[in-house]
Amino acid sequence: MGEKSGKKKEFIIEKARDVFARKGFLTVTMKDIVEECGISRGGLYLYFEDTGSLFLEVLKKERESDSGEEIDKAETSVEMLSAFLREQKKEILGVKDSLIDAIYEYCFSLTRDHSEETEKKAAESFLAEENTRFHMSVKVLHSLIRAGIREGYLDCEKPLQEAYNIMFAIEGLKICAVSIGVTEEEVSNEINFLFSHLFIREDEEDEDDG
Amino acid sequence: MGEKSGKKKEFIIEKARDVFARKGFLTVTMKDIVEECGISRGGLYLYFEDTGSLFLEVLKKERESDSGEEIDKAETSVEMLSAFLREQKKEILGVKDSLIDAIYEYCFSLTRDHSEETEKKAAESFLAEENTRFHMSVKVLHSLIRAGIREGYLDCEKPLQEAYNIMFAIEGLKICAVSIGVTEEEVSNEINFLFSHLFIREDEEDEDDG
Amino acid sequence: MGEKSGKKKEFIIEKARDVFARKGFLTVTMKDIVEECGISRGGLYLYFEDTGSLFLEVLKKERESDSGEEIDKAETSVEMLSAFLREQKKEILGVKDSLIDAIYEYCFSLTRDHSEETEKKAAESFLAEENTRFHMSVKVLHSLIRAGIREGYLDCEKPLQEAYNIMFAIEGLKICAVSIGVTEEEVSNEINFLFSHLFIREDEEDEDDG
Amino acid sequence: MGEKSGKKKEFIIEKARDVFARKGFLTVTMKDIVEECGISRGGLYLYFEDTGSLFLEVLKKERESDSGEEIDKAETSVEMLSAFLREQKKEILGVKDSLIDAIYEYCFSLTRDHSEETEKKAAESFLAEENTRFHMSVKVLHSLIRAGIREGYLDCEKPLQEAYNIMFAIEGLKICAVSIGVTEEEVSNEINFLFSHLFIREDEEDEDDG
DNA sequence: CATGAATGAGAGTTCATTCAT
DNA sequence: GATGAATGAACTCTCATTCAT
Repeated sequence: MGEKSGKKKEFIIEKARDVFARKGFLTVTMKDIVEECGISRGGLYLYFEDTGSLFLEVLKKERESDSGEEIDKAETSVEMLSAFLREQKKEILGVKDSLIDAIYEYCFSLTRDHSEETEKKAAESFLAEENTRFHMSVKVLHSLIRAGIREGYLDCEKPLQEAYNIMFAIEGLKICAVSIGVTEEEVSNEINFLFSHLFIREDEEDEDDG
Repeated sequence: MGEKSGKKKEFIIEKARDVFARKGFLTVTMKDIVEECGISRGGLYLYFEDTGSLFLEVLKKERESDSGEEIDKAETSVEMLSAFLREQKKEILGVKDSLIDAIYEYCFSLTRDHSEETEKKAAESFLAEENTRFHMSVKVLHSLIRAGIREGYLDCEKPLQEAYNIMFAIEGLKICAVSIGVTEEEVSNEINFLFSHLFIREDEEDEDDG
Repeated sequence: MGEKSGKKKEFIIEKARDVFARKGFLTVTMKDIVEECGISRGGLYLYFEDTGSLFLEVLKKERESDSGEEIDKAETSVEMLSAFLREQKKEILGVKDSLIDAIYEYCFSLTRDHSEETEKKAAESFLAEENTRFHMSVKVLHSLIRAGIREGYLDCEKPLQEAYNIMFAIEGLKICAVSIGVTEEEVSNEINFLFSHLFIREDEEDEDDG
Repeated sequence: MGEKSGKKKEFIIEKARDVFARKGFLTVTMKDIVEECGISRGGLYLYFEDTGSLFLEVLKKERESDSGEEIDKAETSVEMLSAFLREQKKEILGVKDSLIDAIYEYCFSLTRDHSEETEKKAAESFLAEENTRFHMSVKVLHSLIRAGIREGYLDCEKPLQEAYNIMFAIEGLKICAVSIGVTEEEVSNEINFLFSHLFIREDEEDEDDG
């Protein structure tokens, strides 16, 4: 596999991203990629053996560029929490051009038939990684909440469970966004709820919530 | 289209359910169904023109049999709430043999290329229905929570937002269950959290949460 | 083959005629007929074993009803000639709803692969019949022309050849009508030419013909 | 679409010609072509998307090679006329291995169901072209006849109508040749008749014509 | 490296034909 | 007679994958 001309490989990865964003994962064919890239059929095989391995690289690159800059700029734990949620909200609302559904489809494909042992291993490893990513986020959230509590801004009894709840709710928003659809208002309300929830009772506003 | 022998149609729907549960939606072929049913190639077309229409009927049947019996047995609003959450938990934990991922894949397929206008209409209508189902659940939860408050068992400031949160979290649990995986403990904890959350503060226990 | 309920057979033949008029012969399927008739698939086979045998009966019936009434009414040979040509003209102009192209397609199909000896015989016999029909027309025309000459109305040196020419030209008009198309004017001019041609020289007009 | 290796494309066109000559147009399948060519199933689609587009190219090539050489060699208009008719005669008699019936079937197919607008356009355009070819021939014949008259060899009152008559008769001969069949004698007689017809009366012989 | 022609497996789909009822 | 469900053959078309250049 030509590690030499990384240029072309990068090019393919970029183009492929658009295809995956448009078509998801399962229905994307090597032909789709070839056509999007304007390269030869055989040429693609010099770099990627199938859509699965290509998708992995697309995802890797995607995540490298998702730097979470805003969060880095935050200074207090509450600001970081807020930045994290804002970023998630942005992601959820910008779901149309994202790889979210492609990722789900890829996950689904991994949990199914694997003729070869190698494939099975790769599948397990990817899912384990994704699982870790999720739990890392929970962990970070947990830390932030506890820090917020320590600093006197937040107040909650089960910070870990709150962290989990935030992550599950975000996952829920995402999957809704790419399936049945969510309105911007619904996203805002939920994100705000998740956030405001953590504050000490005296902060509570008397909003009309039905 | 043989509308008469509902027997065979039912048979196909049942067999097809297994295929969809096993392979999701996008990669299922008419041939898969034919082989699962042990019928002839052309025979299937007597009943269903494509996997999409077959899937819709599978789903319809699936939901008819999901009667929500437990909820019906509940007497107080809190019991109903509890029953609802228990049912969701059961569903999430039994995700392996469910149609959940197939449904997601079907939704994804609908949000993409539709050559014909008819298809587009059908797609929109299905997604609208699913959306309605979601919001109906929110509405029911909202009512239950308010009833619980009125009856003095529950206490929460934003019942509607709580209802939304429960639904998003459940969706999150589901998608996690079929993608990166969740442990039974994680599901239990989250479901319990969603429930206990609604109770009046004095009930709060001093659990160790991290 | 049920010769009993001739009623139903007639019904099928009538409906089938429309199908052949619309689709020609080669692309018509037994299914097309079944659908046009609104009868059962198996039912059709009780009366006709394939589209070929059905077409033969359609054609037979069609020709029985084409009685050539006008010609019968004519008294002199010249009137009969004129009536014959008028009828042909009408047929050529009304080609859209006719079986003409179906007949050609049927002829073509007969001149090709016949797996069974029986088929081959049937094919030869049909073509021989059609051939006879053509030559009968030539013969009749020939007689009329000679009669016209005898009666002093017409004048031509090679009446048989004229008769052939008329028939070939008519066939040419027909095939043009169903393939590349002909205007009403072209048909009129040609038919008139074929007719006026036969008259004695003194009758000739000084039309502008380019 | 491999536009490069015109070699293979030519090869396919040549082989396909034989298939169309043998089977006509309507019943020819892509599979027939594939088998005749001895290439792979998918291979054919690299060059032609369906039998229609392939047939168009077969026809194009066929007509390019029909150079009308004899006519070019002729010096006087009467010689050209004679050469034209001889060529037509040859064509009519050699009808077994020709594309004539395939062309008719193709025309028929064009005058029927077109699901897509593009197809409809293509159909209209082809038929218009064929129509033009016919009228071009009429025009050429008309010119030749007038020239023959001017030069004193021919004598006829309606040269345009004579030209039309020749063309319709030739079309008639052709369609008869591929359907009910014509004998060589019938063709000779008709062609001679069409030709001799145009000569001045004094030339007329006292042939026995019935 | 890169190309793209070529292959062949496989899915979709349609119908002629049969046969139990 | 009549039905229409069922079968299976045949065709269309698409792609993953290879390989000679």
